[in-house]
Amino acid sequence: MKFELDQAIGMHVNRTAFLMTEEIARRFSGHGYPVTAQDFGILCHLSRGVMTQVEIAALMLRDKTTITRRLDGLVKKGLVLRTQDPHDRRFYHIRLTAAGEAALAVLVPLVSDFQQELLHDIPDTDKQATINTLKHISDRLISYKSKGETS
Amino acid sequence: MKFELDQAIGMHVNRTAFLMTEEIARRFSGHGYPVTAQDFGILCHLSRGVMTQVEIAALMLRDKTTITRRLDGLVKKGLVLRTQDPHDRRFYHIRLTAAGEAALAVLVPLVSDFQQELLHDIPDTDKQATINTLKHISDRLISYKSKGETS
DNA sequence: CAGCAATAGTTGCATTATACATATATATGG
DNA sequence: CCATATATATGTATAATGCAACTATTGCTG
Repeated sequence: MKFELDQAIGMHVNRTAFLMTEEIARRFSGHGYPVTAQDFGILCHLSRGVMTQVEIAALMLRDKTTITRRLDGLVKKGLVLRTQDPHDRRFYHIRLTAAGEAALAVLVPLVSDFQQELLHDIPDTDKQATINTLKHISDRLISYKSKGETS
Repeated sequence: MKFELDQAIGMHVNRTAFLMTEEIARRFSGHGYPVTAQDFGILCHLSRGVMTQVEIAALMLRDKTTITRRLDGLVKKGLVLRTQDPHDRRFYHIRLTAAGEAALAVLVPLVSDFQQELLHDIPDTDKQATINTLKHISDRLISYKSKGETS
């Protein structure tokens, strides 16, 4: 049973994810911010406003316990602040600290440049087709999950 | 510092990789083959012929020690065979067993169907643009690595 | 030919990411 | 007031990974 691996989109997606994740983490570290791509994702979401941990977990497609521990790390690094909701003390408000904002001011351009560097010689239509296709795939897979949750 | 996460290709690549990897492993398991997407990649490479572990490691972009251990698992599952090269006893010839071939005969259609299912409503041009873009990115990142190796 | 460098593979160890089960604290609705 | 739901944390286990160090083997070179 042979298989045209070179036309397998899954293989390319995986490989690219691995390489990009690795390289961007290296660049972040090189600029004094030892955070992972996942951490960057969390910081980006937080840049849009205060959130709870469960909300972050949903956006990141990770278990809430995983988010607890990732946030532990970001808090320890001083990038993120947990404050208790005064009206409902089950919640934490998770927000960026000033240092977290400052970090994003460095990291976001790194990511933009990285993307530009990787894609500058790709036509815009192809870039957009790529994003649309990936989004299509992940939306579909996420919809499988919610259907699976028919507890 | 805000950031249009929705246009960040890295985020979509990562998310899609995560979801596809997870779902395909679930399907493999559901059909009696508890192998990961990475294992499937190894099996596919082996379907093209006998290889050494170092060759596999290079194709998979993983350390050779990681491949040693993954192959340990595949050997234990009976899908892969290690035989020593009689002419150079440092090498192993890694090949599929009959069971490994049989496994691929099941897994390859699963992957094809999965891909079809995810992409049937995407125009071929977009699919191809996506593959080309991803390949472009990963090729570029791999070229960084080889340059970095200027020891 | 002796010995050193290179190569294939393994093993010990540490790290990282992750999730599930469970526990705690809090809130809400009957 | 109690049962249930929700937010978060913790204990624990697992998996993937790589680096450093090791063995075995080969090939090259003086």
